[in-house]
Amino acid sequence: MIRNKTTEYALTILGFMASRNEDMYSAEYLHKQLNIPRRYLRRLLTDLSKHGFLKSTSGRNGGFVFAKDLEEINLALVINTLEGYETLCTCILGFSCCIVDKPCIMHDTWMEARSKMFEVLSNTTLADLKEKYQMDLIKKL
Amino acid sequence: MIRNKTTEYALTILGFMASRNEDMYSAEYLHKQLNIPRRYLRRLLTDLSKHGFLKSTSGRNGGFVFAKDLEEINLALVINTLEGYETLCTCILGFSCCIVDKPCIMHDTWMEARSKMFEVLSNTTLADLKEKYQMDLIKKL
DNA sequence: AATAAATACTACAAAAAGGTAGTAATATAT
DNA sequence: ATATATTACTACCTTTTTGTAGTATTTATT
Ligand code: FES
Ligand code: FES
Repeated sequence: MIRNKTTEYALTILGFMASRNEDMYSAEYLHKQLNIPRRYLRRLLTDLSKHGFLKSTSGRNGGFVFAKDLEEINLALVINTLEGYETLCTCILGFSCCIVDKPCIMHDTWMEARSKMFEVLSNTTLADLKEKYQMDLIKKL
Repeated sequence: MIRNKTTEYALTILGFMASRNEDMYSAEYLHKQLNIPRRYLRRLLTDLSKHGFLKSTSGRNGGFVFAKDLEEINLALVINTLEGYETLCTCILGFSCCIVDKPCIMHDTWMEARSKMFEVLSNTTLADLKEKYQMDLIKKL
């Protein structure tokens, strides 16, 4: 579940973009807002484009926008796309056979906890984040 | 939550040891049973000893035994010891301020899911694993 | 047409994680 | 005493992840 920094960055970026209303986000702008290393961020952004989350336009005034509706992007999807499906379903005791073969001693307990986690992740779309952010703003008034 | 292989290995080892009744486990034996790379396993075992989970005796017929009661070792403790407390409580959106500073949009939702996870991990001790394993055996008869 | 502000591509560098090798130390068995 | 089976220590190698650099390409502005 979020095994590396890259995935974390991706969620940071997408979450941030979702909760704002700019119509275009340049790498430079995101870098300044989010403090993710410039060059790494750029690469990640084109990666996210290749994976179909974002759409890029190059040239002056270019940048990134979402390629899909915010409702269509949930957090589990992002994680899975970036680090592979397995990370969300590996055996807690480190055996390779989770699900497929004989389940380990912890399997049932672990599966239950994990699927709650997964539920949260897959039920939270970027649209939800935007909504929550809006509510946050209202509360702060 | 289990960010690296080493932690996974540790859980594999401790879980395995807990569910058996040998009075001593040599690195070589564990290697053969669990297929964890020999040398790496050795190092991890002495690490686990240094962290107070195991007790080692060297020399012929030496090996590793638990240094504490099985009831005293829960899975969250193992994870925390090996990869630091933070991994169980970092911000889902990748902001550094989880808990301490201003919580992010996802904070409440995420905290809830995560604490369920944590509950499972910290409520499962090695003694429980042993018990479950025993039950497994009975069921299989 | 020239400039400037952006992304895209490719290759490399640095750091962290995972894994290996050699040798020393320890203790039991013979 | 010696041989054997074990852990301990230290240094190194490999792979993966993270981060950087250089150059090319695209496009709006002037
Ligand atoms: S087999 Fe271990 S958690 Fe599924
Ligand atoms: S601040 Fe983001 S989950 Fe706590």
